[in-house]
Amino acid sequence: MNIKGKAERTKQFIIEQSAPIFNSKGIAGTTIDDILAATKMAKGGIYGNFENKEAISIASVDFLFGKMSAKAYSVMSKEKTAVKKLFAFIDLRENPLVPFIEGGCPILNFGVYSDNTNATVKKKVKAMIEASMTLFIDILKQGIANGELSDKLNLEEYCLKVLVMLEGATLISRVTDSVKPMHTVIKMLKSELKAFEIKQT
Amino acid sequence: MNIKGKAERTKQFIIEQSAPIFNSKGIAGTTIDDILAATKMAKGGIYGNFENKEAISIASVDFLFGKMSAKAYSVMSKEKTAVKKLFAFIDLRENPLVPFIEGGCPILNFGVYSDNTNATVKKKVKAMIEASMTLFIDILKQGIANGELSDKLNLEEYCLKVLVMLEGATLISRVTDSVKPMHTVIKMLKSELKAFEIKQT
DNA sequence: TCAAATTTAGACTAAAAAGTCTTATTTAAA
DNA sequence: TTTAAATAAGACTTTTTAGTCTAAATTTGA
Repeated sequence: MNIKGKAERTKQFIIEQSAPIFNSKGIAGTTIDDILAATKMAKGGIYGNFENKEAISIASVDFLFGKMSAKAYSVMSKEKTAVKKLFAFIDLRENPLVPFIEGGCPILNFGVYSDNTNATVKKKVKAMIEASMTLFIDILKQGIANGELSDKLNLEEYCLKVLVMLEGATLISRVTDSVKPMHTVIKMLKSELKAFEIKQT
Repeated sequence: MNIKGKAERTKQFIIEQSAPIFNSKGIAGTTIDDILAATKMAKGGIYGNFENKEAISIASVDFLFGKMSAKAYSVMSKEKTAVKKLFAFIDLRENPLVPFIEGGCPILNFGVYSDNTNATVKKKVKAMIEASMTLFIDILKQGIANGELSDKLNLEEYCLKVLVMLEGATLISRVTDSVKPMHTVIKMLKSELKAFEIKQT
């Protein structure tokens, strides 16, 4: 009857409920009982749809990165200039204490959770990092090409700076329970890029 | 006979062996069996010295932060100028793939491991972050006071930048298995501070 | 050196977590 | 609707992990 079939929808439901738990508590720290509680399902329902806990964790990571990308794409495509697009992305991280994704940035979380322990997830984090860098660089390249930004800007270095500062500030803000580090970092990142903006006549 | 007594030495030994495991695999991901294997001791030896796993994890966190501080102090006190002191600290992070502490920076690791799940450890990470910031600021203040650095330098902002960029670059370098992000970040941090150096006559 | 006190080994128990399986229920195609 | 196939419930089993306890070994002060 339905376009997707019950199984597909249940699977998606389990992932949506599990992903924030894995993101918050880590893969080792999340139990099947946590997932049962969140989904209000029984063991049979979970294991009928996933082979084991690992499979749920992997699907959850994919789901979270997909959600992140979709949101980034959504806010950026609303803007017209390269600078505004990048700032829209940065502003998504504005409050790490009330994150867009429950548990906070999955790059930071799963980057740490997976390092030394989980090659599969680590690869996915790596791919997400590389995709983000490429996205930033392409946007700023466009900005330089159309005369919005000075070609004096070191693209790769600035984009790396954006990434490392946002992740670092997310960590510091979360641990210290204060939005101030993130706000300061965002201010610095924005003013640095603005210095390369070319006044339109 | 010995200055410290057997129990104290054994306790220290257990901590030294356990700390890198907690740092690498996380608190939830580390088992008592991991600790037995690392120490080659039996249950009785462990539980005779620690009440439970949590106590070992807390002692391990203290140990790692102590080790970090001691190393930082050691390399910094060898230098005479403020800039050289800060650069000596930064250089400790030069290769995140072969870290000074097995498992990598405990601020990053335990910051993520403890967030949402472990208030005790989170507090310790917070204290470590605040101590690092204070240390950086005091050193650069000194540099400004003795005419080594321009008072145009925004101390708090630059020191926050050092912290967030080192943590962010540690994450990115580890996940992507490349020292390049860290090297680029260190280059940027150093050149930024050098711009505020006052040429000595 | 020797005896009391401390410390450790390791078998054992307890608890928590993962995963299985049968039965019941729900779904969806005819 | 009806019914075969798909899905889910939940009791049960297995495995993993944490923690206890007693006897043996080691340490340490006199």
